[in-house]
Amino acid sequence: MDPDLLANWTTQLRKGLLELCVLSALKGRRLYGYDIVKRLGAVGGLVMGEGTVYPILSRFKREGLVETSLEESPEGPARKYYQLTPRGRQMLGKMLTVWAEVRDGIDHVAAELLP
Amino acid sequence: MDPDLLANWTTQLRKGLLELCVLSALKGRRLYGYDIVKRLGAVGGLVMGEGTVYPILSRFKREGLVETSLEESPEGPARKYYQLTPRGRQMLGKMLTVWAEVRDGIDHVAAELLP
DNA sequence: ACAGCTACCTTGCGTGGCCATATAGTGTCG
DNA sequence: CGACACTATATGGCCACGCAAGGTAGCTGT
Repeated sequence: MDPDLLANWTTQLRKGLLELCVLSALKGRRLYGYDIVKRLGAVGGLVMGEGTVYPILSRFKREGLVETSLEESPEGPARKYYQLTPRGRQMLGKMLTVWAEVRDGIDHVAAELLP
Repeated sequence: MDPDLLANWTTQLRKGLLELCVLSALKGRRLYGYDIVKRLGAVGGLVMGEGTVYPILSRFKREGLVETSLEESPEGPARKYYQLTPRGRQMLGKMLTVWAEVRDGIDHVAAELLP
């Protein structure tokens, strides 16, 4: 009940933010899905499973934000690398702007600065 | 399509955050729903309609995070004031901890500091 | 053969934000 | 008086996302 409440809220909190993370992680380089999971797992609060990442990447491709290329792996199945398209970079920029505004808004309210 | 994409993402981004806002706004004082809408409307990125605030407040009451008291208004229908319970204050504290961790994680990734 | 890691993908559920809508009290202007 | 606007609360329905669970498949070591 109490821990559940917080856990559920945390799940809601991550909506949208995880997309921003993945898009940010792809800035300036190409990565494959499994790798993204491992890398973000090292950052506090951003741990996510594969069942979360792959749908995000699929959406990005469908929306033209990323493009993919298959490559063989020395240790396992082929990897599907993702890289940003110009449209993806543009979207990332807009998202970062919105993020900065909202983040500062929250911190403003949390600092008890409301009228 | 492009503006829609960003608008939709923004909606997702706000999930959870608006709850945190409302709870924060109630710290140390009592407010009524309509007032919360007006106050948060002054903060960039946190504008929300009444159809968003009232469900949040209802959930908070159902979960025992706030308690309410009706009061007559000099200019309109009666106001329902909300104030935090001890449980609500505790929840707010935990949420702020999670928020700080996630916020810093995002900014860390956005600063291109991933391994 | 089996276990375990790498690597990809899909289905189904639960939840929250928000538009539209309903209800109602108060004040104002033509 | 009647229309409009503001204050104030509340609800139903749609949609998108996060995620646990499950499935497929390749490669390595015992």
